Amino acid sequence: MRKLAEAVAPALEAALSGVGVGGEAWADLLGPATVEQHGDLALPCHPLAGVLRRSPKDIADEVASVLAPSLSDVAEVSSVSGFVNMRAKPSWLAAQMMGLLPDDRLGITVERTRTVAVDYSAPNVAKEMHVGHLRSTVIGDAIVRMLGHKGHIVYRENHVGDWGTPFGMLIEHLLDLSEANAAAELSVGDLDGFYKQARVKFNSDETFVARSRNRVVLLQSGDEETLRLWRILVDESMRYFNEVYGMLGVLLTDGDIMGESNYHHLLPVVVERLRAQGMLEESAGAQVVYPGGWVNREGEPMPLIIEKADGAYNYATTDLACIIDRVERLDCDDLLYVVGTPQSQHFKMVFQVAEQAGFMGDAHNAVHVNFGSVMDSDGKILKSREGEVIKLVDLLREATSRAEQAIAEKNPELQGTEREAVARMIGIGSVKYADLSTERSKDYVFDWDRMLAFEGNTSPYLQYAHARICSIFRRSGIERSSARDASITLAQPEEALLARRLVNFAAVTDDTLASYSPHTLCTYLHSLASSFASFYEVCPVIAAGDDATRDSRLALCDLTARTICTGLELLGIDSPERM
RNA sequence: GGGCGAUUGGUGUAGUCUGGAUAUCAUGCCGGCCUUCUAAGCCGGUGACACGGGUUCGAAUCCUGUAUCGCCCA
Repeated sequence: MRKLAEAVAPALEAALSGVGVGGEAWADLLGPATVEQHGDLALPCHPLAGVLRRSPKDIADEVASVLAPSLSDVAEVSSVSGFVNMRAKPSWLAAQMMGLLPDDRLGITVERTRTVAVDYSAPNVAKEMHVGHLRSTVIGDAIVRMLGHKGHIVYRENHVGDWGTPFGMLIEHLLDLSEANAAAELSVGDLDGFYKQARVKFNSDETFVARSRNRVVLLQSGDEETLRLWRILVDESMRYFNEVYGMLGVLLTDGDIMGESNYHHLLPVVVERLRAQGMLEESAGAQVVYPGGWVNREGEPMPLIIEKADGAYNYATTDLACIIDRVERLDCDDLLYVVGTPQSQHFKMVFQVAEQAGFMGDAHNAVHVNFGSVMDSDGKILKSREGEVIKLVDLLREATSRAEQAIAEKNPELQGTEREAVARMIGIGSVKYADLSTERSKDYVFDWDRMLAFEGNTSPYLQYAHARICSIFRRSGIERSSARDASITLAQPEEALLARRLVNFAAVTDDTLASYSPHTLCTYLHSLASSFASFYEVCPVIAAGDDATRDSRLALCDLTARTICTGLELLGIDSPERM
């Protein structure tokens, strides 16, 4: 309750200086009440007891008695076993609600603008997108939306795997299939089949291996015909990826593609600059950098390999080139990498080297926005190599068809194209929400049923709350916008609880962004929808009895719907008006 | 072998950074609620901080040890 904390701060400071606690010493103590029944905010006085040589209960009693009158318009103050508790008054909450009603941004302020590059999605050309890409894409997209909404300049960077040694093999396989056949296979989305066939030949056919090696050399040296063939692989793959992005409803476009090939020209620059810094060392023929602090299996210092003995560059080199590009060309303040946790050490080393080499300075902020691995039911990492490949398109189609089935059962009146559209919003939303709603750094077990469940803490629950509100307005015949100059009164506890949630939206959004943790917003939205559901049960809106109550409740409904809709939008999820 | 991270009701999960009161929410299970705004809902009940030490007035949270699991180490 940031808003309430701001409102009580002056009175609290005065009350505490009255008992001899000066300055900001108390600011760290003030926090949300851990037991909701006690209030919204609590100030534990136990740490003050030693300094003041009084019992915590004594201090709390006195502070509370001084505080109560000065906060009479804001909060009820009580003292319980050494805690000063403050509970927002319905009248204060009502005033906050009326402040939010005309505000299109629902209290969310625009920050001092930063420039941020968000590196996310990053599928590999001629390879199937899997659940790991789903996480990166969905989490990254939500972060991009939130940053944009806060007014920051955001560069979406889709670091597609479109370069490197496998492309010799892939291009040769493309020639074997004939260009037309290969393009057809890729464009229908059989990327894994294509890749596997190439891999099989590479593992069994020596002449194919030789051709592939030769082809890599041609590719690296910029041979035009080779580049043309490479371009087919990239284009057809991207056509397929765009189809998935379209289904998912993410912001990524062709303009956001910054594949590995885009940094190719910068790689020698990275080497030169590291050499100029005196950081480059030779180890077994390779050019490496020792960032320090890392040891390998044998206990020897672990390097970051910049250029291998055969002259090929490593991932680290490309990542360093990216940093240079994003800092110097895009002038970014923040560099976010929405990439799985297994890359954690890699990024630590790369960031370390980038700082040591002066590619970025204190003003730059590189963050590995990591996320956990997707495991199968045996607790093993879900891999496309072994066992079943879970294609994203299949996952999304299944989600949509399950949603459509649910609609058919629960709301048969919804038909035709509207039903299809709503099914997409619900199905895709539930997949995205499942990925966003748990703390991102944790591993999770892939489970169709859980992922596509429409009960509990899921996007359909939030969407349902929103749809119900839309339904109330449809039936009332009152325009949403005309509900916004109502006078709000919070007579029922359910109304006050709903308002308690609504007032927190802006603070929660800021918290969510501060830690790049979309699940914080999800948890909040669920609690909001849940408090709305309780309100809905006991507070009739249209049949409220009198006009003033009806208008007050309509206004609360409008605020709730806008908060859910905006919140879901920040997560990249649509809010249908009926479902 | 070294490093990083995880462990919360039957299941999933929030809280851990920044210690605070009776540990969040969901699901499951048990029991109630549809002639009034969408029952994809609501209300009640059930049930958990891996284990041992330490720091503290106070530990799920900090430190340390153990166990288990996952990941990383040209």
